[in-house]
Amino acid sequence: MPSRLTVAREPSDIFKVIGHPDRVRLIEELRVADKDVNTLAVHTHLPPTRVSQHLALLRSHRLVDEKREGRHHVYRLTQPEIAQWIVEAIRFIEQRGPASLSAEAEEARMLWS
Amino acid sequence: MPSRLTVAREPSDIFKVIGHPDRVRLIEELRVADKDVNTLAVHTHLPPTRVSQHLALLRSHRLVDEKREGRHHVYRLTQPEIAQWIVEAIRFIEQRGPASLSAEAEEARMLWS
DNA sequence: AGAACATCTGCATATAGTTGAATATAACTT
DNA sequence: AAGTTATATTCAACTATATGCAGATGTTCT
Repeated sequence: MPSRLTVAREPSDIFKVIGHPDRVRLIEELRVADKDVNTLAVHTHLPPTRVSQHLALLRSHRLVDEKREGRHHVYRLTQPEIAQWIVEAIRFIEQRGPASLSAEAEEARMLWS
Repeated sequence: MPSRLTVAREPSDIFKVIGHPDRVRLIEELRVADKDVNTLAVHTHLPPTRVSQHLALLRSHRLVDEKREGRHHVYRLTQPEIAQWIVEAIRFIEQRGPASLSAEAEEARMLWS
């Protein structure tokens, strides 16, 4: 019997994959339309190498899939619902206000509010 | 004007926080009921020190908050909706089947299917 | 004061991200 | 068809970040 901690590893892996700003950007881009690597690189101002590596990770978790069109590798979200999490996360952040990075920061906030 | 990449950092930080099996377990536990550190440690089979540290991180992002009751620090989810993401992630994982860890693994899959 | 509950700090280790060069593959060009 | 360009991936070295652990330090209750 797998422990609940073992079971928790799979969902946490998904979140870890989304837990990188570049990959959030890529998902945002792909939410609008399927795109090839270069288009993504241009839109995100990231070097193609990096985009490709992030996509490989997303692919290995099947959050995206790839189809080749000539020399272009066109990527597509397999689970557009997951992109929705980003929208919800942004809403949460707006409600919450800035995260406190430390206890000191938190105390400072109290002091001024 | 902050670049979109900068903006993407905040949501990705949230996902990163959830992107750890221990923290997924803790959120699952707190979804059921508010609990103190020791109770969480017992339920998750994690050392209290570690639980405390994970909670500190969750707290710094305001995913949980703390109220003291005597010498117990009782934690509570501030955003129960976020716990719902875990449920959705598990559903996605079940649909998807196992993630492919490498291209070779993927090729092997093709070969046998 | 002593015990229970939890946090904090500092260090060692592990994991993840970045970069540039090398490689692969398909499409042009002549 | 041979060579060149465009597109993308892979690899290896390096750097940065996160985790885990052990021990010291608060707090509150009795």
